[in-house]
Amino acid sequence: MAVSVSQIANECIAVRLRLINRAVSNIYDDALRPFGLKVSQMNILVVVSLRKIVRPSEIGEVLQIDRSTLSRNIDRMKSRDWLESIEDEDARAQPVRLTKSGKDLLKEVSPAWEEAQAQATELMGDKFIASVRDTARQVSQLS
Amino acid sequence: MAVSVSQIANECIAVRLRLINRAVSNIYDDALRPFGLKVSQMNILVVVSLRKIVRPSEIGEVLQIDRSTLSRNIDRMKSRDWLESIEDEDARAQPVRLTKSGKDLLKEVSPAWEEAQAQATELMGDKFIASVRDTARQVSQLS
DNA sequence: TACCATTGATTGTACATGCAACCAAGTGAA
DNA sequence: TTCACTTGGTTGCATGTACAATCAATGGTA
Repeated sequence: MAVSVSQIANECIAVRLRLINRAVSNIYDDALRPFGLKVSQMNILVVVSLRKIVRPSEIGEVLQIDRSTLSRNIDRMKSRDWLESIEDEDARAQPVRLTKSGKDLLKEVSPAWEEAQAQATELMGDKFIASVRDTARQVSQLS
Repeated sequence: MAVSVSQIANECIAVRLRLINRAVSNIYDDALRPFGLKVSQMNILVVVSLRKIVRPSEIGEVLQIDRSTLSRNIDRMKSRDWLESIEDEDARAQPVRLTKSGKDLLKEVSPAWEEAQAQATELMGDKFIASVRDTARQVSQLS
């Protein structure tokens, strides 16, 4: 016996997770807008900052982003002078690192991030936050 | 004293939530691909199915989607003959409902949805699922 | 009635996302 | 050494996402 449409409506995790994701991303995007930065790109800055020098495919694995998506996001960030590519022994690889501007930007946005984090926490509650943190650790190698 | 970059890396909710969201959306998109349907559009089908006749702006409120985003998504779904617009006393409004094809599609994809839901549950664990459900109820009027 | 603010939706623009197909570099085995 | 396979990345395409600006219909008020 297949599930009913109302069961999909009432139980679908994807609908709910995507809804929450949009709400939360909007909070961060609003806070970061004065800096010309979106949360999607801040995510990448943060990973590069943690790893110092990192290949796009590693970023993709950590953040669960497709290689092709990342390729173009990194392009945009390079043209904004937040990232730069460096040489690798393997000529196929195009590892990146933060530029000075990229490092400065991350520092500058810290207060705005903190404000967004506080808003998100208030919106969703500590329990959800903790749950997200646990699950992310389970799904990814991020921190 | 502003937060440090490593604090952003280690605590940012948005990074983690977006990461999980991508992983989960991919599970559902994979399952729905044979039907030419993506989870983003299934979300809309489900809301329309629940409300029978509904204005785009109501859908947007429930799912936290911008009106302009929805406008184009609905266009695509109308050209696939899953939705149709109907008249309203208020000539500005463009309420939609499911077509027969739309209703049939929702029924057809039920088993695929069920499979995706099971995979997502296994990936993330029951605790997270429950947490997502609670939080969604808090943020939206969906179900 | 005339005007203005509000509301529902669309359009221009830019960016994010992923699949399929591709290219180039490296690797391993016959 | 050669050739098939793998791996890192890019490109074509379609869709999803949101902000700003706009348009059209409505509603309230002078």
